[in-house]
Amino acid sequence: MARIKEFDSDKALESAVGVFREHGFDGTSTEMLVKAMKIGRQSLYDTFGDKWSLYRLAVERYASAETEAHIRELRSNGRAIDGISAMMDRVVAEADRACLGVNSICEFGQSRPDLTEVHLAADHRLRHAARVSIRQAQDAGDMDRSASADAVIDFLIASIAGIRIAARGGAGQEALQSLARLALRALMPR
Amino acid sequence: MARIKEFDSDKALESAVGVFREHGFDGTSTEMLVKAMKIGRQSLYDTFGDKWSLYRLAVERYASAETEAHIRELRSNGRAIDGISAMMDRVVAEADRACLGVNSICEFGQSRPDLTEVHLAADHRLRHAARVSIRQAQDAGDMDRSASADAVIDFLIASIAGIRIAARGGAGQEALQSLARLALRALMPR
DNA sequence: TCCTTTCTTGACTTATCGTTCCAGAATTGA
DNA sequence: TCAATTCTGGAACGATAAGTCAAGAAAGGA
Repeated sequence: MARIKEFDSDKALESAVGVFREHGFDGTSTEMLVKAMKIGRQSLYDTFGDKWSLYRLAVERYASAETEAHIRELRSNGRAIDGISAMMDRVVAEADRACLGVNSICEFGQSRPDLTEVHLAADHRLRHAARVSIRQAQDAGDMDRSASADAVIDFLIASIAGIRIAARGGAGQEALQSLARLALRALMPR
Repeated sequence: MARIKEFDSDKALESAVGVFREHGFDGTSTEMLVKAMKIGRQSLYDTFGDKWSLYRLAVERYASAETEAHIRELRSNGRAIDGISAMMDRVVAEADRACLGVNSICEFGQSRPDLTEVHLAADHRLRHAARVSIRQAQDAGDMDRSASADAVIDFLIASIAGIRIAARGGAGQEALQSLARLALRALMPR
């Protein structure tokens, strides 16, 4: 019938993620996107709609990949507590690049319902997986039982955000490792 | 000699802080600033220079006030640990409004040295005051000694950032209180 | 009172933004 | 080969941005 797409739309989206996570929505121009994604302006609009749609899609893609990575680490070890620790370690190791999730929440807060929806969906997936790990860790006696599983999840997510902000503010790997260690310390049995 | 300024430049700056902390630098137009600050466009440029200078000044003002507030709480109680707890409580109580410090770091990372300088100065002041409180709390047996004072400060600052991100993401007061409680738990002696 | 200075107001300039339009090249199926 | 489709690149559009200019109003000092 017709000509086939010449560019890999997945790779292009990945490149868009890279630009958005570093510069945010307002800080990113379509010119930057076209350059980074290596596609024509028209292809961008034809394939992804307008800038906001592309951004939302990028956040969705990023959140999805990030959630998967978290869950993978959670399940990487026999002992649940080791999985939780591994999740934090990965966050520390990859904290040199900005987090699109944190950036997006900072930039827009609750002002864009369609964006909030994206965040909530990813949050829900992570919560579900983490709750299992936390219960396991508690049952194994590796984690304190005085805080509810939900409170622990909230704390882990907030700690991850804190680590990422610290990294964006210039903290080095050792400092970030120390943050992760202290966060886990709050959850240890006593 | 000549006519005197009709507007209060301090109040105007305060209004600018209010706009910037909610919308960030790129998300704020000079039109929004002029409206919020209730001054003429020319007065804005005459008094504060360009938009970036105003932003830097706003961040400086905000960081300074915020640092003072933290220190005030730290010293509000006889027991150092209670001061630390009070500092976290205030953060939770005021988390409904966005933090210009966190937003600024999210938006620009380390890409603007003059901005980084502002952050570092405030960070330094807070660090100095917090170190004293932490040593006191440790000496009083109210805080674990296994982490260095600097590590504890890093952790407290990261926890504050985490709480603020959580709030911006939609978390309620109870959830934020739980975050603060868990963070302090990491520092308790065992 | 008048002069000097500086604030205020709003129109103006210039640049850049997101977005669309257009023409030509490329590629597939018939 | 032809027709249909869609990619590419650049030009163009309207809107909005930051920042400047110019004229008048207001206030203090002589």
